Amino acid sequence: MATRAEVAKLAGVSASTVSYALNGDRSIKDETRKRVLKAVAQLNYRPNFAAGALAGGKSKTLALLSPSGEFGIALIALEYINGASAAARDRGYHLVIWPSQESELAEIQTFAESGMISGVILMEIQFKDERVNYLKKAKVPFAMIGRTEKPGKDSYVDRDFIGATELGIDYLDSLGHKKIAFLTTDRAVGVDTRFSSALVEAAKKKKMIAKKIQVVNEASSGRDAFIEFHKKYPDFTAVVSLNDIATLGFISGANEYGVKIPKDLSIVALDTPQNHIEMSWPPLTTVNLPAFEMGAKASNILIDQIEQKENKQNQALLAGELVIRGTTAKARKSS
Amino acid sequence: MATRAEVAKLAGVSASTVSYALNGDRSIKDETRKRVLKAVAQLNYRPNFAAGALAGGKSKTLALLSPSGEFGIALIALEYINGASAAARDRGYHLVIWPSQESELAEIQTFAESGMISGVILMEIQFKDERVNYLKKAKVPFAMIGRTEKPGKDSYVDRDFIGATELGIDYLDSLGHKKIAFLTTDRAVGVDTRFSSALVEAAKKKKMIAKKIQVVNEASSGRDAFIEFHKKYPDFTAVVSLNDIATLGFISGANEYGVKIPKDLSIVALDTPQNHIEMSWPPLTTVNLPAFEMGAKASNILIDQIEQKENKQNQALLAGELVIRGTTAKARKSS
DNA sequence: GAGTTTTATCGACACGCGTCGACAAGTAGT
DNA sequence: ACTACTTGTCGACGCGTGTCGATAAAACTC
Repeated sequence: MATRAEVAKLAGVSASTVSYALNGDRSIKDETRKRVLKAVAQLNYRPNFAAGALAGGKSKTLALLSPSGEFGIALIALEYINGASAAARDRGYHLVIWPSQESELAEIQTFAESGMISGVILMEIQFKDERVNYLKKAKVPFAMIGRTEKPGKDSYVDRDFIGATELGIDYLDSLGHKKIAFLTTDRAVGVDTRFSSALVEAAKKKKMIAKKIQVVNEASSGRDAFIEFHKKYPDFTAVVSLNDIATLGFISGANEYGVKIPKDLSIVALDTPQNHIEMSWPPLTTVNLPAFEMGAKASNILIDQIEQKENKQNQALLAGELVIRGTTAKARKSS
Repeated sequence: MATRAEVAKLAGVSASTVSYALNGDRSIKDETRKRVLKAVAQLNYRPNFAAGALAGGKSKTLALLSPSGEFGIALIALEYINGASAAARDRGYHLVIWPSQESELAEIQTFAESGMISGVILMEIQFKDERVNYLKKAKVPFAMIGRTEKPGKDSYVDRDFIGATELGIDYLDSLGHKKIAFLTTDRAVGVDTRFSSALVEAAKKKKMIAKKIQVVNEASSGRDAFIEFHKKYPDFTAVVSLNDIATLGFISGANEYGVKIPKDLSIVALDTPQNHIEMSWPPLTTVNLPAFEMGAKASNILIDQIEQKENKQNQALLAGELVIRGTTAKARKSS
């Protein structure tokens, strides 16, 4: 591997000039820079990662804490990871995956101090999240995918719940649906409630009746939800689902009971990763979750922060887009 | 962060002695080592990652090439990643995720040479895989999850296709199923054919009739497959699926046509990640794919190789276990 | 045109660790 | 008692980079 010294020799400059030409911290004559860049290309030079980290204290490595918690890893995590990783790479950073138990939190600080980690991306944020407090105290730069109850000035990327639900609700409204149910996990006070209450709000604006059906994150629960729905709300014409796994169970239930989708019943899923969409038949109409973009944005926000670009926006909400597929149609005439 | 020098001072020895005490490359008096370890604990010392990599050329970092190819990322990848990452960490390594296009292959060598990467884990291996040739030529240590047509002495972890299919087939046999169909993607000559032919073999042993139904990796294709199955093989009593996504579509199709599972038709899925199992109703009987373990094993094999433990086994096949859930029952009497 | 600031470059050093050679003290062989 | 080897420890150096201070040249200022 070529080193800085070799590049310097080939370009006919000193080693430090090469550094400055590449990192741009001091003014360099344009012609000199070009010579350096040419030499870099010729030798296929790439700064040694370890040396850079050692000398500058900048490891250019981000850690993504991948929670291996009680619910297993959410599928969606993969899209976040890929987005975050791709964006990091575009900016010359690496992303390491860190399956983390909370008990190992202290380790993060140690690693950050040892120069291994420049910053951390957090997923599956809780309303009150210890990890966030810890990272702030430890002064480790971080960005969240999701957000705490009161994120303040902390960096985050999250779903624009209001925007997303409105996309779904407005579309159903335009199809003539006036009575809908929605599936939500909504366990206690938590992130899910943001989604639920945004939905209630959006429905109210359109003067819809919106009833909540509680589910957990399992197909069987979705099936139970269908049975409940079928019994309690026979005249309802549409369902909005806020949980991807339950959606699939719900559809199974409908199939089983001979309820035709979308003729008898329309379904819009609001929180469905790309991979799940192809898993149901008919294909789901969704307000898609731009997970890849969210991951990418999280990386970028974090890197901005690490590099002290403080003027930049460090919070972002993404709504996603309505994608009309096979589970929605005009509301049937109410009998 | 504490440095080696501070540890040395506290323990009353020289810096190099600390090194040797920790890495064990030279003999150290037992009492001295204990003093050093005590000082390490007291200061919460952790060797600086960058310095170690720079000095010794050992980065203790593995890269996992995550193919962002035409089919998108397979869900299963996430379980591999988590397994690989956890195992790597247990051995003091890190795992970085590398969304890779083939065009960027050359980059890998550069990174490996620049000391950033000690080894590479490859997924989604093709029968003829350019990446493998490249890595061999570049002398970058690597391990595969999956394997090429002729892996030779290359390191890999793969599914034990024969074992896995036999688990499924033998179970169906024990339930009295004698005529079965199987769903496979089996596109041209490739990894899928290993699975297919293992299945044909296993069925032959049990004197079953086994008919192949071609699918692609989509729910809709699974639904089409059901329709084909229903028409062509009305007297068949069981289906083995080798493709997870298609399985779900197949079940939707059965629901739609009023075919009851498992009463009328048994289904065993052989290639189903944990997360998908909960997505169907009834829950799938599977020969589960031990993806986490496979990822972990891949890391361990790779690290053994990097650390030159050449005596160790560097190839492994894992069959998984039969998990009986809700989609299998005794064969119905053939009419 | 003398003084002052800016621009462009260089040399030197530090970052924290792995590892080689040196060396003192101990052990074994004869 | 002399050599030959082993054990345990130390000092010194180098890995390749970022960055500070110095310096020479160029560009302004009045």
